[in-house]
Amino acid sequence: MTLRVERKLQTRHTLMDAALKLLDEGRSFASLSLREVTREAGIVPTAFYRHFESMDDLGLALVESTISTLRQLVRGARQHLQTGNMIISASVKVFLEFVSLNHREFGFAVRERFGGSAVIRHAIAREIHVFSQDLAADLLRFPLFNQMRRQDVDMVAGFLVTSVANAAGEWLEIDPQDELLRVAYREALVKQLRLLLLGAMAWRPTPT
Amino acid sequence: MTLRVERKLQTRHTLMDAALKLLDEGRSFASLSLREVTREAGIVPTAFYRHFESMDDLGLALVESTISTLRQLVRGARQHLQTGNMIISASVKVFLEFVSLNHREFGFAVRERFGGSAVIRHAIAREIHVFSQDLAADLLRFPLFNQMRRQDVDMVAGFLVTSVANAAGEWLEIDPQDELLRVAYREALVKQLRLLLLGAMAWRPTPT
DNA sequence: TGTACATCAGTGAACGCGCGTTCACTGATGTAC
DNA sequence: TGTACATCAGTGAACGCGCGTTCACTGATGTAC
Repeated sequence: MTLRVERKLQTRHTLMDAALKLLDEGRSFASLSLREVTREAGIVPTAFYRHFESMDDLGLALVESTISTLRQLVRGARQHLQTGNMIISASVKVFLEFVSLNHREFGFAVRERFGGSAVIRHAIAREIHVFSQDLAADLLRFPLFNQMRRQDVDMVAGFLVTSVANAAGEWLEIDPQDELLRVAYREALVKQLRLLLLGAMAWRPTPT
Repeated sequence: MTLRVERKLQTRHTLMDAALKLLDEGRSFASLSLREVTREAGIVPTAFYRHFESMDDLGLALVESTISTLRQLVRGARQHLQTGNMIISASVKVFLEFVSLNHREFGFAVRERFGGSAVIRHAIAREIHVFSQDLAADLLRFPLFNQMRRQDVDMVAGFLVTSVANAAGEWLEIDPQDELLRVAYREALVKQLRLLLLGAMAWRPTPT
């Protein structure tokens, strides 16, 4: 890794960071201009093209970076599952704190999930699908899900993932200062997941 | 209603319709320009100000119009509930068809729910909350929910509404031509709601 | 190690374009008598 | 009903501005010998 390559990567990172910072103010990626991003990054507009072909290209890089942040969380959650330590309320607390900590990335993903350009939307949908599949594989280790049809496990996993993605979006809408509202929301989410789990326990292969 | 007032309302509607049409191509409201909308509507840009103060003002009008579309659906659903005819799969079919029929309005609401400007986002959140409250009141008529704590009924209603809102978003991402995928998604949604209902049936006031 | 040349991230001027908004206007519709 | 005036939705020219993209450039870094 030469000095030049190192510095180039650094500038690339600065550009992505500048975009995330602007997005964090609640705007959509589509409303960001190339010049704004370079201004925020402290470089000249034309230098942008040394790093990305277009804004859409930057967007895809942001999706990828967000995904790897998510994988970090999932890796932790998986260990939780394996040690059988799956207390819902503790998991929810960890999850929501992780979302707050990485609010820029999660905010971006949540906002662009339905609102972004087609290419970004599809990239996010693909990653959500991969997550569901991984979660389904993890769930199969539990007796409760092991005796369930594979397609039903997939359904439960998909439901869990979209519910949690949705919760991340709602969580980020809450004023971080409003501790009362935060606690109330956290408890409501715990109840929702508990409801899901109860439903899974009562599930029969071919219900009426 | 004079001729002039009538025509003004008609132009206002044309502007909103033009915006919805442009949004239906998958773009976000923030990326729409005032000139684009007037061009699509077939009027001169300056005439826009005879009807709306700003694009944000137009956005709020679209939220309101979308809401009344939703109320139409809810009114039908409520009658369903009252007659005790709450077969999940039939309701899901009706709902998804309604979403497809009004895809422009639902697409707008889903995309701007997290992705829009603060004022639009809050307007949508408020309406979703009102819907949850109404649904909770309806659920209380059933013995299953009548014996449940009010706050738990609220939780279930909120979960139902956000799950269904989410489903609308995913449904609109599916290629309308892909009948196989549509059927698969519909069945998965039925299962998810069935899971929710099973969870509600197994719910205890203060679970472990 | 020192030199001579190549690479290339970042610069700065320039372009044409669509944007939101202002303004004075036009002419059809509405109102008062 | 007819006339004279008021209203006001829509027009069209004009503005200054930020945009994405092009281009030739500079000078620090890298490479070959």
